[in-house]
Amino acid sequence: MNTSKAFEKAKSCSSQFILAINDTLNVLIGKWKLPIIGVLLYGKKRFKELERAIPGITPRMLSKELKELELNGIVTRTVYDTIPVTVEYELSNSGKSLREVLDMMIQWGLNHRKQNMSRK
Amino acid sequence: MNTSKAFEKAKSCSSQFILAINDTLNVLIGKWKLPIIGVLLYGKKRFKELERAIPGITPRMLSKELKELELNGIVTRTVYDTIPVTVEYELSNSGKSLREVLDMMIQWGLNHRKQNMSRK
DNA sequence: GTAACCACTATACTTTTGTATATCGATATA
DNA sequence: TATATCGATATACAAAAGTATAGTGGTTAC
Repeated sequence: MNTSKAFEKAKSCSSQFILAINDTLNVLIGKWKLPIIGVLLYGKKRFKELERAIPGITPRMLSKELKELELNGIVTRTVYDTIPVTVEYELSNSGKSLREVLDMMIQWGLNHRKQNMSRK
Repeated sequence: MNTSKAFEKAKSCSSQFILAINDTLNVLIGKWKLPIIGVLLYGKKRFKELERAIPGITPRMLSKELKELELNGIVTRTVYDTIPVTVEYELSNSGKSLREVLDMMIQWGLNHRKQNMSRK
């Protein structure tokens, strides 16, 4: 690849592609997003179920992160008109498709560990 | 999948897999790691070249992030005995292989945007 | 009537992350 | 002699992220 081609690619990269990467990172970053998504990958859950499933999380953080995930279209929130109310959180299609990204990250992570071992 | 099978999978997941994902996230997280890796994907660079290529970064942050990336085996640092010294930063094999992860993230990010558009 | 459960919210605080600005020692250039 | 370059480091500060602890309003069980 010559310099101007590389430059063009770098330019096209920096606009949509970097944005796309940041979108992806933003739904995974933070201490609690991954644990929440991890639990929801096994099916929909209620607030207290999530709280119990994720050791150490406070209701404040759970509430905050769920709101963000909902805003970003990763999680859907459904309120059932029972007494008392039942609220269920579930992964959207986008949310479910994160599994592929996570699988890729697992692959890279395991491979990286192996390479770092042999480096020493 | 029955409950005990799901539980076993969740358990096996929570140990190595979650660690692997976190390893991957840790090399990407932070305001400046992605820009640095992005530039280095086009070839090795010197300290000042990186500083110039990444608008807004301070030498403090560049130095700090490069140290972390080196410690994590993503970047190699080579000092040449010239006058004045030349220092070159280059992606390791692990670092280069991040491209696959980033490509996956680009795919997910673009797809997610499309789905969110149609959601409205 | 009091204790517990659900789905949260409020307030105050600590820790982590990032910024701003100046400086270092060695060397080269005008 | 003054100024600039390289590859950083030092100090102080601001902003963001996360924690601790308590409380809300409604409902059910004992």
